Parts: sequence; structure tokens; C-alpha cells
Amino acid sequence: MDVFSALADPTRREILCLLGKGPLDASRIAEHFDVTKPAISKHLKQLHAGGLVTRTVDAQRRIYGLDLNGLYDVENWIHERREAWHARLDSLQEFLEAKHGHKRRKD
Amino acid sequence: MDVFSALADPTRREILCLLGKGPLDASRIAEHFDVTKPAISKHLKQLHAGGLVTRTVDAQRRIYGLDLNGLYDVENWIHERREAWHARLDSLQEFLEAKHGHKRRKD
DNA sequence: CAGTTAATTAACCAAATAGTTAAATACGCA
DNA sequence: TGCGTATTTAACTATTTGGTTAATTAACTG
Repeated sequence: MDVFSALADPTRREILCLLGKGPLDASRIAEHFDVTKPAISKHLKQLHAGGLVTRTVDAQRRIYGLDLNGLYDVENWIHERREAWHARLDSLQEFLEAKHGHKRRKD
Repeated sequence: MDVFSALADPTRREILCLLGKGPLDASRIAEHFDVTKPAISKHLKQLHAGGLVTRTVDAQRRIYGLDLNGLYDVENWIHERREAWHARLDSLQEFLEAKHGHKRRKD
């Protein structure tokens, strides 16, 4: 399971917003939503698989917190796309400069 | 539709990688994948809806290019999550410092 | 140990999604 | 005009997904 599909669901993104304010156990998280606990449990599983939440065990409780690693993964991917984009523009510019430096030709 | 679900599909992410190297028309994009053109067409529609690709018309051809706006949207969202996270840590630190200062005075 | 609380798993269902083939649309050209 | 090319839309199918309720696992408490 990947971090991108984990982020695709609005409920899961809201959970991350919630955890930005601090860690919560599964029941506390579920209180904030109109869906049942098993639904939230499955969302948390996917968020954990995507590296977006941490899970610590405290007796019967599972306490979830925001995990920055998943966010970094996405950020890096985005950064790579933008790098490719800029590299392309740079090479276009180089190409045009080289052309200018040479001779004025009609293409 | 939203940018997060547009990014959830691996084929769509590959299309964005491809467009990082430069704009391409729909058929050229489809050549890189094992799926049919209508499938690619629908992916492009979703990417466009998510603000991840631009579309320019050239006669019968539709030329698609990387759109940085969608990438910025995602990046901002991630940034906001991290800001919330840091704000939480800061306020915890403040709390602890205040507690310390208070105790000290009392002693 | 019996009972309570917390969370997940199991089994199932409806809706959304990614894919297909075939038809339709739009444009350029002779 | 009509033909060929490029792309999208239509109609359909299989799979995935997000949700439900009921059962299960696991740990504390009296």
C-alpha cells in the first residue's frame, strides 16, 4: 500500500489534520467522524501502511500520532517532478542561447 | 475532483514523470503505456481536473504539459500539516518551560 | 475468574474506479 | 465534399474501496 492512495481519502486526510494537534487513541479519533470505529480502524491501518501515522501500544489502547516520514516521501516525489521540469526549461534555454550565439537562422 | 485522488494512481503519476521531460500529445503519452488510448484519455482528464496538467489544442491534437499548480496545492497541504505538528511541539515546550519557571519561583 | 473496555478482524454490500471495445466528434487535406 | 487522423465519449465489466454489523482478540478491574 502506498502513501499516495492513503492520502486520496478525505477522511484519512482529516485524521492527519487532527493528529497534527497531538496524538490520540483510536476511539478518540473515531469520535470526530460520522463513521463507525471499524471504518476508522481500517483508515488508520492504511495511514500506517503509508508511513503517515505512528502507532504506540498502551494497554488496550492504540495511540496514533502524525508520522512525518510519509509526508517527506510525498514532498520528495513532488520535488523530483519540479526538478525535472526546471531541468527541461534550463536545457531549452541553453539550446536557445547556443542557437543565438551561433547564427541567425530561420527554422 | 481533487488533486490527491488524481495522484493516487501509479499510471497517472508515471504520466507526470513523463511530462516532466516536456509536453506531449495524447497519443505520444499512450505509447508509453500498456493500456488503450481511451484509458489514457480518462487519466489525462483526471490529471487536468486536479490541476496537474495543462492542455493546449493544436488542430486535432491535444498537447499536455506538467502543471505546477496542482503540485503546489499538495505541497502546501503537506506544509500545513507539518506546521501544525511543529506548533504543537513548540507549545509543549512552552508549557514545560512555564511549569519550570513557576516551580522555581515557588521553591 | 467474570465482566468491561478498546480495538481489530470477518463477512458482507453498494458505490466508485480502471479497464475494455465500439461509436462519435473534430480537424486538416485532397 | 468525403477521407484519414487524433481524441474523446458511451456502454459495459471486473475489481477495488469504504462502509456496515457481528464476532474476536486482548488487557485491565472487581
